[in-house]
Amino acid sequence: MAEKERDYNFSGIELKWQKHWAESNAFLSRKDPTKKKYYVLEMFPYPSGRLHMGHVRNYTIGDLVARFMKMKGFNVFHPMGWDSFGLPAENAAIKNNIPPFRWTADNIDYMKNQLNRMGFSYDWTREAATYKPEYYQWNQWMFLKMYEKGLAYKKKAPVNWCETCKTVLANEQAEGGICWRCESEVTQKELEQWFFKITDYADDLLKGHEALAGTWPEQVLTMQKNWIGRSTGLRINFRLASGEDFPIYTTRPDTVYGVTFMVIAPEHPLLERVTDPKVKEFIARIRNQSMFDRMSDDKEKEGIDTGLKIVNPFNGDIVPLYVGNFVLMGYGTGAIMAVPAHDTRDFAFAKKFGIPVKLVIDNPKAPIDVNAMQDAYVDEGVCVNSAQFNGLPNMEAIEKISDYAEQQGFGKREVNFRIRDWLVSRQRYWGCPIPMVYCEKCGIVPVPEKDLPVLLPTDVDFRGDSQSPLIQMDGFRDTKCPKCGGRARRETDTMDTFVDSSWYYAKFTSPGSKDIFDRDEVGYWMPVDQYIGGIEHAVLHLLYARFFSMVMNDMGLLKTREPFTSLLTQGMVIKDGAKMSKSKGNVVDPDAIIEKYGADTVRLFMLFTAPPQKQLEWSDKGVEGCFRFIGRIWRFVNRYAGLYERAASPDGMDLGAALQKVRRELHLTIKSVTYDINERMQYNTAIARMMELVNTLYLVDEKEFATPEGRAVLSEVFNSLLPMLSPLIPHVAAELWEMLGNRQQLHDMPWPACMESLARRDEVEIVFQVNGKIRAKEQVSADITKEEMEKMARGHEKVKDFIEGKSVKKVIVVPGKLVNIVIQ
RNA sequence: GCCCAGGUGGUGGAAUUGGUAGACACAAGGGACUUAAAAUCCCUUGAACAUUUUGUUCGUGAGGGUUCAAGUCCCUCCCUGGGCACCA
Repeated sequence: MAEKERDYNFSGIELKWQKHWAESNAFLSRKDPTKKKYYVLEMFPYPSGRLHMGHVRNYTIGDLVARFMKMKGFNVFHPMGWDSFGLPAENAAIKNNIPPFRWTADNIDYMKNQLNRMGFSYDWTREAATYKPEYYQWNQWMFLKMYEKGLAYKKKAPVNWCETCKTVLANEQAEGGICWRCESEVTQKELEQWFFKITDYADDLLKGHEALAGTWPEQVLTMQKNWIGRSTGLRINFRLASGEDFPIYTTRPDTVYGVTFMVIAPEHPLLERVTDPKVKEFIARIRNQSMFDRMSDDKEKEGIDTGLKIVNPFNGDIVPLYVGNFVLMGYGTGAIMAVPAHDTRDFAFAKKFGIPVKLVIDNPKAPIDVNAMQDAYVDEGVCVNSAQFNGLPNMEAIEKISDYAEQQGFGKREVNFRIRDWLVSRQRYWGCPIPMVYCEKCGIVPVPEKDLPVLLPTDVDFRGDSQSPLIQMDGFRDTKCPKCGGRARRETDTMDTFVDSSWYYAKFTSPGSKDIFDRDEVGYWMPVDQYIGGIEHAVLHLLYARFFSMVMNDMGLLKTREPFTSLLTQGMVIKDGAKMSKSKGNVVDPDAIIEKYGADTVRLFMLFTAPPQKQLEWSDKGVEGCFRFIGRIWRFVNRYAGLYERAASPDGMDLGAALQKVRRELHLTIKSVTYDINERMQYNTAIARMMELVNTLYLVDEKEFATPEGRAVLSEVFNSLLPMLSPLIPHVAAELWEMLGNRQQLHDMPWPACMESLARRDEVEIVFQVNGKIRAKEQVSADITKEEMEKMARGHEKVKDFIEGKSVKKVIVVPGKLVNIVIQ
């Protein structure tokens, strides 16, 4: 039996199996309508140069799911690719004088090696990279289709401009006036830009949440819901003194009789007719403020009286019109009615400018004195000073007043959304060219489908300024009009890289297809069953991807509306309490750890140290602990390899107590590991259970395993434990499996089944309580009756000490758990 | 300010429906092996008090409550993390 143990040479083992898997096409997936498919996808990386620990964690979780589901009998699809357009490539090009194309391709090579070195089970035949023409031509194709449908359009609008990135940004990418990429403040610029009409899908995006409830983290759904920001209200036509319409939008029509002033956005076209120099100066100043300054919290509301008067159609009140820095041109009509008595912001503004306050909703329990008001009354109440609506509860008045306005013809119910159309133009080079042409005669002309792709030139010179080099490239920019053949100019803006990642999950099914997708492939594999990635994309990528999926569904390209059935958002990897970053100097390089401990140890650490949704604190000692556990498995299997008989089964054998216990522990382990991985996605406890099993195995006397019964139990242990370890630490598990003489590939083995009859303890420990306090414990047979339990408890010496001479009020018996005797 | 998640040993974290709090691991201490060390294997390890074993009391952010029984349910408060916050 005791051959000389081999050392655990992890790097040799890992490289051997990685090579083996690649050469045997082990993870190639083929569609098979007779099998149930399972599509696991992790958010594909930007090829920035090297993997970081966040990637490693994300992809380790994904690989565990993929390998596990495969063993559970699903036809698993697990692809990977590259989100390979974007600004860092350009910045690197400027800094180091490397063409973005070269830089990107080199990074992909390097990172692909890193992924393979981790042993991830990707089907590399489905690899797609967004910077390649065979990928981005379909971006352009989609752009044309969306243009045809009016979902892509160009308009002049105030947009977010990031001076550091030298480009415009979508609202989602400039939240709070801060650039998502470089965190500098964005400014507003009036520019003509391309947009996708995501607002057409605002209601769909919101309704789709119903289907995702339960399988997507609630937090993500809430964030999206807030971002979409649906509200219902009333559009009311106020009038200028001249009689012209002056429409506003409000969600509080019940307060319309309390309007004492109006406020208009500084960008509002009506202001062009204002001549007062003081007002003009104010408007100019506010327009130059960054959005960050304008919207910042502590900033006081600024405003100025335009001198214009507005008439309230409900009661004929004439009120002043102010310009205010807090009114947004992009929402509603760019103007609001202000009711200081019932809106905190309006109240503060009115106090600042000495505008009267008019009470129209009173508190029935404690009538309000307008002159004594310290703040707006925003709670529910009853209408006052509101003509025929007096006495109505204000919630009711919302409907009645809306009805009245609609009947009178000066109001209309309206639904408004906070979400804006998605600004997709970028004034950058390293992205997908927008397939549009500007003709002197014909205006905007789309590039005909047959002329796609519009190739992005790769021979670029960055020695100029930081502007996109495309603007200077005559060969790219100058073209002929597809319509009239006359002189024309290409669009030199490129697409937001979030366009690329909005449909890649579907493209993975058929990266080389003649059409955008191979119908059979995409129809079979989509949607993604399990998507895994960071929560930072909640209102960016995850919203855009849902939008694209819906558009593609409407176009008949996808059969389902939602792209990701289930979503897991993994927590960050941190060190010393902070996110790993170069500036903090707390980065741990995956390569170094793999070299020291091997990929299996890194994988195990990523899964064991914290549940996937939580953040994970890096710990060198923790890594060593995982390495030690693998060593324990390695030594145990090596020690007893000679006793292994593949087909041996302890079924029907008469096992002694020790072996019986091992077998029971094994089946209990299978049961909870399966539950933890399959149902709970709590991998740390699954690993803990296997550690317990290994601890139990170490305590068994060698002589026990040397018997025929022992050999059978041991073989059953190996036949179950190694498959269970395979999705976690696939290399060492495969090596041990092979060492035992098995010919079948471990990753192709079925997931072990738990024998329910064995996964049950025949002895349990019960506790005896007196007044809820534990006084004694006892081992009893698992099928003990309630009556026997009570009898034992009453008869137990320690219990007797406590109940002696007291009257027993009540006895609670929980079968198999406890007896609680309640005494006076 | 509003919404959500969380607060458990020296540390990361367990505890599936209210039923033995602290699984598993790290750290620490002890032992075996060794000339010695490393590695490995085994044991101890929430706190306090007492003790020969046994034991008693306290203990899941704080304070109340429900219950035979609360980390788990309810109320109030404190703290941490995340999201939203002029959207009319």
